[in-house]
Amino acid sequence: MLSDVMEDYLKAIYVIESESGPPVATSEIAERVDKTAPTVTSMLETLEDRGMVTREKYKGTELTAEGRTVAIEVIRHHRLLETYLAEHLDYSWDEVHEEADALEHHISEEFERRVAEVLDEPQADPHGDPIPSAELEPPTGGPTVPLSACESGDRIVVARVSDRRDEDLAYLADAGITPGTTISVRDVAPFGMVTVGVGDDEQSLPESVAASIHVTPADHADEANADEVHAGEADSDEVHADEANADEADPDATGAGA
Amino acid sequence: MLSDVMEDYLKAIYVIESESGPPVATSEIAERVDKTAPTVTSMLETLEDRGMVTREKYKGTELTAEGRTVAIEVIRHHRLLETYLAEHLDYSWDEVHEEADALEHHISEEFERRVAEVLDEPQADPHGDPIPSAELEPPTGGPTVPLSACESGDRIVVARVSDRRDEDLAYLADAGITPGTTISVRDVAPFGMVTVGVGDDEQSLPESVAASIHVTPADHADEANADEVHAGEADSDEVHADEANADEADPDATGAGA
DNA sequence: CTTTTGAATTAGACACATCTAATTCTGTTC
DNA sequence: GAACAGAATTAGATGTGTCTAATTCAAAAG
Ligand SMILES: [Mn+2]
Ligand SMILES: [Mn+2]
Ligand SMILES: [Mn+2]
Ligand SMILES: [Mn+2]
Repeated sequence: MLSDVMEDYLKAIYVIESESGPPVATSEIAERVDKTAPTVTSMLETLEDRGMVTREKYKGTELTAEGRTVAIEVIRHHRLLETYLAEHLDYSWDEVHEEADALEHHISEEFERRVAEVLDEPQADPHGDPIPSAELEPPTGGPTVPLSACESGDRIVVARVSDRRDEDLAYLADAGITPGTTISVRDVAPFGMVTVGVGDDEQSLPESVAASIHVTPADHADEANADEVHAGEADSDEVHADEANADEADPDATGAGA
Repeated sequence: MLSDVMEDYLKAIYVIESESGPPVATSEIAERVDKTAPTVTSMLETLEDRGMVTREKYKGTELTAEGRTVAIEVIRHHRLLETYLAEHLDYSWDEVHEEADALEHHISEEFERRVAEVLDEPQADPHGDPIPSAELEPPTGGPTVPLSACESGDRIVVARVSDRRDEDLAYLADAGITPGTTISVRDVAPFGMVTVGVGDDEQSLPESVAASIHVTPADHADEANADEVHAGEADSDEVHADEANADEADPDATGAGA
C-alpha cells in the first residue's frame, strides 16, 4: 500500500502541522526527514496522487483526512512500541525511540492490538507523549508550557520531554528529570539558561534543553512524591491526569513529537 | 548495509543448501522468494559483488562464510521472534510465522539480546526448529525422519513441523499435533496417506502434510505425557533433548525451514 | 556426435526514491 | 513597481529491485 518511506513523510507532515499549523513548507519537511528539497517535492507529488495530501504549488502542503489517519496510526505504533520496550524489555526511556522508529512500519494490526492489550491501553509513552487511541482520533495531550517559559519560583511537574535528541534524553534521565517528576524553578538567567531543583539536587539547563521539556504547574497534592525521580517508570496515567489543569495553551499541546 | 530483500535471498539460499546441499539452482531460489528467474540472476550478481555468494554461470550458487553468517543471523531473529510472540504476546504457534517474517530484518542487535534474555536463550522455536546461538554457528537439530517415512506401528514424538504453509499448521494445531506430542502410526496407505493415533483420537494425513512433520522414535519414558497435546506450549528444550537419539539421518536435520 | 529441451542469462524496460544543477516563482526590499 | 533573495520546482541522472521477451547454454536423449 504505502511504503515505509511514505509513512515517514506523513508522520513528519503531521508533526509540523501540529506544531505550526498548515500549510507545511517543503523545506520544513526536508529537514525532518533529512532529504533534499527536490526529493521532498517529488514525494509530495506521489502522496498527492495517492490522496494523502493536498498542495498548492510554491505555497505548501496539507494532510488530507486519510493522510492524517495514516500519520496517527504510525504514531500510535511508535508510542505503543516505545512503551512496550520500556515496560517489558527493560529499555530505558532514552533508548526506546530508535528501535520504535525501525519497527513502527512493520508490525501488523494484530501485533498492535496484542501489545496494547498487555499494556492495558496505555495513555502516554515513556516521554509523556499521548498515545492515539485504536480509533485513531488525533491525540490531545493536556495543555503544557515549555520549561523555558517558566519563571523563578514556579513549582511544576514534567509532562513531556521531546524525544528528538538522544544525548539530551540520556542527560536528563541521569539528572532525574523524567515525565512525572516534580521540580522547582530556581532561576532563569539571560539567554534562557534555567536552573531547577530536582529532589535535593540542582541542575542548570541550556535554553535549547529547557525548551524541549514541557511542564504543568504542580498540584500541591503531588509534592509528597517529588522524589519519585528515578528511571522511566513514572505512571503515565498520572502524568496526563495532572496535565488537565494547566493554565496556558501551548502550540505543541497535541504532543506531536513522534 | 544489506537490504531486507537481500537478507531474504540469503535466507532462502541457506535453507536450500541445508536441504539439498550446494550448489543452489537459480530456479529453486526463485521459487522460494517468489520472484522470476531473471530477477534472481541479477540479485545473485549483486550478492556476489558484496561477497555473500560465489557462483558459476549456468551452474549454481553457494553461500560464502559471510553470507552464511548473515543467513543464520536472520534465522536467529526469526525464531527468537516466533518464540517471543508465542510466549509473551499470546500468539498461537500457527500465527507467528508471518509476523516474524516482517520483523526479522528490522530489530536491532540490542532487541535480539533482550528478547533472548527474557526467553532465557531458548533452544527451539514453536515449530520445533532449533534457534541458532548468539555466536551464529550453524544450528543443528538432532536427526529426525519425516512422518511420511514411518511405518505402521511406530511410536514417535513430533520434533518439528514445517512452518511453510499456514493452513496445514492451523489444521495440525487443531488436531493436537505439535512439537513434543507423542503419536503412534496406525497405518500407511498407498500414495503415502498416514493414519496416526494422537491421544484418543485418530487422524489421517495426506502425504504432503506427513512429509512436513519430522519425528523421532518415542522414548518409552515419554509415554506418560502423551496427552500433553494442547496449544503450542510444549517445552522446546525437552523436544530437542528427545531428538538426540534418533536412528536415521535426515537431509533436513539442520532445521533450515525459516 | 548431434539434437533437443529446459534452465539460465542477457536485453530492455519500468517504478521508486534519491541526488545535484538549473530554472522559476513569491514575497520583500528599495 | 523593479530588483533581489530565498524557496520551490523542473531537469536530468543514478541505484535498486523488479518484470517480460529474446537469447544462450548445458545436460540428456537420441
Ligand atoms: Mn495499526
Ligand atoms: Mn516517544
Ligand atoms: Mn542479530
Ligand atoms: Mn518457525
